[in-house]
Amino acid sequence: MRRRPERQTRLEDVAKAAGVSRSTASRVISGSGPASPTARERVHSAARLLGYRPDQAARSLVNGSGFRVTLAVVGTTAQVLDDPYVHRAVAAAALTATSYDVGVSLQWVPRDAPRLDRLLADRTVRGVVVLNTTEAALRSVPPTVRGRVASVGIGSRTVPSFDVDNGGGAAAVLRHLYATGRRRIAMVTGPAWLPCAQRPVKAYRDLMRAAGLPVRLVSGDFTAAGGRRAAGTILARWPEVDAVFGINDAAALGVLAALRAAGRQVPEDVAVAGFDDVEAAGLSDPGLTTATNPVEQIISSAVGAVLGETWVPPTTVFPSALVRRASA
Amino acid sequence: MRRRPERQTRLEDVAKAAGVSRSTASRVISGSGPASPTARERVHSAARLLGYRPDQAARSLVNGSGFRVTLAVVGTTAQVLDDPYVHRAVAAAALTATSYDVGVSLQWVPRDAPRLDRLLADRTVRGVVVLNTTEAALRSVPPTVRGRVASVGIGSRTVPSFDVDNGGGAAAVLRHLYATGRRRIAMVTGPAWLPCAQRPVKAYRDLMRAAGLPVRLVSGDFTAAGGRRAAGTILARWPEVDAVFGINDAAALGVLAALRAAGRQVPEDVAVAGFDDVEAAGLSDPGLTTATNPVEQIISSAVGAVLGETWVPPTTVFPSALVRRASA
DNA sequence: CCCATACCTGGGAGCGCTACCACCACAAGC
DNA sequence: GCTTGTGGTGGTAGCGCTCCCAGGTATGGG
Repeated sequence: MRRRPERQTRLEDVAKAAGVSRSTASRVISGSGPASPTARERVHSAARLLGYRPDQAARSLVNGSGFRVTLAVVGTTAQVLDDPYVHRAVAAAALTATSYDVGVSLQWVPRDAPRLDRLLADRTVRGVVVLNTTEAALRSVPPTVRGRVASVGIGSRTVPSFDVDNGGGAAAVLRHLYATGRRRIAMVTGPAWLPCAQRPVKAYRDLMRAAGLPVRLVSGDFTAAGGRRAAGTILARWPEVDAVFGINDAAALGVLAALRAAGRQVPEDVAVAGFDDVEAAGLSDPGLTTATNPVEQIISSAVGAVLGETWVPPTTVFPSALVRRASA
Repeated sequence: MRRRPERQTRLEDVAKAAGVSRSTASRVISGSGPASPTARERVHSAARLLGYRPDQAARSLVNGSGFRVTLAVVGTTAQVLDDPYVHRAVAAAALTATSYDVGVSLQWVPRDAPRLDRLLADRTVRGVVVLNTTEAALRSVPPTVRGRVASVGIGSRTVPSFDVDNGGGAAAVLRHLYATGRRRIAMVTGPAWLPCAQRPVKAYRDLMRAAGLPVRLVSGDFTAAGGRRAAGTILARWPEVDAVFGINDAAALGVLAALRAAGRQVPEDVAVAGFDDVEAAGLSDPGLTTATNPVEQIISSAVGAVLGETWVPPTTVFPSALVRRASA
């Protein structure tokens, strides 16, 4: 009488059915050692017959490393819920991981407690990709496990990092606004603590200074709701604006909606442009002028890097290209 | 000389530092047994001092159950990448899981190989929430583990299921179109194999029949791109159409963009309505009339159910309410 | 013919943790 | 006084898997 009649088939069952030892079965299943063709074949067919699935927990325990990568998204609740860019990143991570045959975990990390070391304590995760973090948080990662971490959205010297050239992309958008005659250009920023939100602001400041134009900055939070509020502030403070650059498409789409609600014509009265080229940017009316952000490529590079599957230079910056639509 | 000088602190280290046995330390840390106040205090402070983190792999191994829930998204690549509804579901799962102090895994499951049993073989996962699946796939789940599975988007009798009343919501939208004088109403459907995509279609057929109106169905795939294509088909086949109901907002927004591109005025010439009430529906011009889909509630109920934290009736249907905006 | 060099195999230990059980002290009851 | 508890404790046995190593059987050379 067995104590637990309904248990998962384990390696020992397979070995017994195949008439070999656990060791041999293990070698065949994990493909990590010699085994005769006959043994190989018998183990495989026994495993198939019994519907054997290796227990990942046990494997992780003995290997000291797991079969999952964690995508850690740092930010506020609203931003995680509402930014389409985050969505693309998450979806890209899921698809990339599936193609590498590993799992993905998603972890929301509140902005004020970026405990990255905690994520790595779990030996069932092989690597962590951090979205939107700070250099300080990355430095909290123990040096021994830095090879298992990659960051997206910050050019870090601490861990391999992958990012779009959002300074360059922002500059391209702003030059376009200037080239089409806009001179009273406002910008909606993102969370100030985020490096990837600082570079476009710097690009904006630099270009305004170079052109001898006044700076009109309003803070946002990467969300459409934030963009709406920012547009209200802009119209109140600088009713003369003839262009608004949103730090991301979500913000820009919020601005677009708010301007429309306020009776401004886009692009006739005010031009609007964003960044990221999310799908919604192509669906709005007018279509949103923006700059590309190859998230899928970025995420898949980062996942490949933490898995150690692909060699990567310590810092990779992907180019961003202007996408002209009707809004600017 | 230790063989691995840099290893994670384990329970034994904590026990030694606290001057108690592993057993006592384990009881204190996991809070699953008696321990004297002094022992409790000494173990806790030792753990804090040494930065102890329980190894989840080992815990899963011995407990036979893990600390994560998996959100399995069934669908095509395009749908996973582009449907904002999926994004909301994923984000909701991440936030809910964080609040229960468990992890979330994300698993993309190709439509043609819904191997749900495989997901459950991993004992590091405590439960699985399946998004958009079929009754057949759910029946492939072994009865012994059905308590660890919940489904979203299908009223299943096999496992606990959580869904919005999309039949009722669709009917509300369609009645609104009818009430505002529309009579030549077309509908863009979703993937036909999906139960949650069948109910709105049934609602549409029923209402059209009851009103003695002709049925105009075009198939889509839950994406904006699919909605665009469908709108093209509709205009070619039934140029007289005066309303289009998209099975979800993504499709409806695609329709909206395509109609605009074709020179039709919305809502003057053609009314457009969707379903889900995603954020983008409030940002489009005109705002998209739609019906609510409380994904966050649905997902958090489903996660609670697979964790066994909340008791739930076998099938829960959340109400859907009409949201009137300018498009219809 | 015997020994060397492969290749293959199975036993055993152990990854870090918790469940179980036996044990000890001490208190309360007859 | 002895028994019957009771709360606290530590040893031990695994969970399922992979590694290491000793031992085995075929094949080659001397």
